[in-house]
Amino acid sequence: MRRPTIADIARRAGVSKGAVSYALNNRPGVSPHTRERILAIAEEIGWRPNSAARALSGAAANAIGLALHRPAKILGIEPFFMELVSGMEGVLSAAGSALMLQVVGDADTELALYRRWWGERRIDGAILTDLRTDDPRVGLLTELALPAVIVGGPTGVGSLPHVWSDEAAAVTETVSYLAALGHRRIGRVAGLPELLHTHHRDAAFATAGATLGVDTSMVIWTDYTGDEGAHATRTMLSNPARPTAILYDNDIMAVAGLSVAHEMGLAVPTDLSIVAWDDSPLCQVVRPPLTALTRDIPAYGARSAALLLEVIGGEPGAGVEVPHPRLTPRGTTAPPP
Amino acid sequence: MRRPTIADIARRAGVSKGAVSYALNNRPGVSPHTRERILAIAEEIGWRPNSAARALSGAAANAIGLALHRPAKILGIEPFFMELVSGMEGVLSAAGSALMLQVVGDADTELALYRRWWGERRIDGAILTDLRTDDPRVGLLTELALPAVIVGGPTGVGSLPHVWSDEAAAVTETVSYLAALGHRRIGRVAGLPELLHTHHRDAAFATAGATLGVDTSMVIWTDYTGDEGAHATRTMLSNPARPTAILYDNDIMAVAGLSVAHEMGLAVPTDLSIVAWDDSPLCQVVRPPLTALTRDIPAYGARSAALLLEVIGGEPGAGVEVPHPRLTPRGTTAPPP
DNA sequence: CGAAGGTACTTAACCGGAAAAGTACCTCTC
DNA sequence: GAGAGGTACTTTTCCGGTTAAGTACCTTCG
Repeated sequence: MRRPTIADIARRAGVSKGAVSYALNNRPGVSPHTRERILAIAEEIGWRPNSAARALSGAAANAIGLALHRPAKILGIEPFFMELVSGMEGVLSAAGSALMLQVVGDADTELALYRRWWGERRIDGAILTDLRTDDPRVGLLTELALPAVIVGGPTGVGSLPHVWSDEAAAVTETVSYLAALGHRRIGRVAGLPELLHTHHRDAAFATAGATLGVDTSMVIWTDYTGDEGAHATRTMLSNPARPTAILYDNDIMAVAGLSVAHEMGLAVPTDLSIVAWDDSPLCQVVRPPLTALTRDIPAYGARSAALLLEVIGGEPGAGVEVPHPRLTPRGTTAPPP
Repeated sequence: MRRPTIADIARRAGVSKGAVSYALNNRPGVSPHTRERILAIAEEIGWRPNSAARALSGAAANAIGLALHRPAKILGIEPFFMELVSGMEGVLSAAGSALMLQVVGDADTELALYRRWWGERRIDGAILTDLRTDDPRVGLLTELALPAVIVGGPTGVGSLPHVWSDEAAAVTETVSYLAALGHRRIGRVAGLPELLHTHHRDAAFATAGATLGVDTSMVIWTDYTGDEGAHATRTMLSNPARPTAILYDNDIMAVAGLSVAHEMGLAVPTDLSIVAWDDSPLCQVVRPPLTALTRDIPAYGARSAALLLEVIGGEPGAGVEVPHPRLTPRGTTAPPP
């Protein structure tokens, strides 16, 4: 089955290719009557614009790029990315834009990928996640003048637009709550130390501890897997000066930590309080249900995609703040023994 | 920054566009010396082929399409799709192909999307998941002559190549194991009833029950969410003739079921055995760790992507069977009380 | 020595749209 | 009734590659 082109429409309608192009793009230069006839024929023969031809004439690629630099095993279980993607999808598909997704193994591959996508004019813009310190992607995308939005910030974003939430406030809120319950030693099982948002949380955690007179010195960094979360929990709970509450950087690790507590004979929340960062359905499915820092991740993705579309559309694009995660107390937080 | 084109290279090298094209595509017609010089210049100025221009000249789009017709809330927590995607990615990125991902809300949108991708020449092929009875996608893709691979089968696939595993064998293996432990009434919390693989599992479940003299009549269909899994479990366990073992169609629901058992005062596995379909890290993170049907989902995705690339390359493409899920006994299966 | 054949190119057409520039005809206005 | 201005087109060029067809030069061989 051959794909119909505007030449086919022009032949049928007895007009020129140019007239068809004007009619199909809703631009002046054709009479309403002719326009209608052309649209009817296009509809009838099932014409679709060839994206390659459009792109060649300088039009948009109608796709945006997302490179995920995380090990595949984490992507499979971290609900964050899928929720982010599904939120982005809602906005993008409404705008007729597709999402180019590629998992990359290392930072250099990711840089090369952006160069390629840009050179090949495959995407109109990119979304960056997992910002790192001195992230070379910021410089590259700025240099290429490829529209980009960072999911994260507000530091380290250069002059790129970004969508961020005040994670420090969420950390402070959580530590204050635990301190109010009476906890005096709070541990933290953190994510990848090279990620900027881990630094933000680290700093806020230390500051909140100092401010409230709570020991927040016990921090272990992990790769977000349940395995490392379990291991970190075991390490903390084996310490004679073990924490009475632990804040986890994702819910997978919090669930793993919950299991370790059981395994070590500690009752949750009587002996140990647990707070998860990110509140996927997983949190409500385990017993006791996890106290969690809730944020609307699909909305976060949607806002990022919308901002990127604005930037692609030529608007300046600034930093956008979305509500910070709120503590949702459930069954894993209580006063310490 | 302007993207360099072959015209730029030609100007620098003092040759024609045609010569540059031959050199860059490793085709005869240029001397080794000139070819080398052209390649060096291309490298130096960072030239990348404009995919739109290539596609316009009939070349491949170097992208394959995946439309996911599932509610966003499920995609966020179902590890299956992310694992499948990450497996596909490995093969695709090695072949220089990108993945176009779009979440669709209903079947008609999905059909329209394939038409659009095809008409716009955006993709070289598509991967279909979640095959349904009399699935209209099979007919459409066949009609459009768009290379496609179905993840699923072996029935209902028409003449399309497909990658499948013998799910019936996995069901039989599980029911036999539970029967051998002494269970005489086994429930099943199934997935979406309109999916073909749900039918396959349903049929195998009924047959295995009949063969082994086990009551397998209690089946409840759900949408794969933890909520519905919990609800189905509550319904089953409230029945005076409650099952002593339950097989779940995904691990999210199995975890939810585990919680419901606790909540209803039933010990697992003493009072109730639980088996999860699909073995994400989640299964090993809960207490007790879940007995699960393990399959290598990334490998499944990789095989599908590889098959699609073969079909795009012009090979005939047949049905490919991958190993069926194997039972991994852990802490949630034991003889009945 | 001249025709045949090969090499290493160049030229030009083509893919399918977008859009600038050109044209024919009609209407309005002074 | 002539010039200005607008409408509804057509013609042409362009985007950046690929590729068929053409050409200039060199080698080889009867």
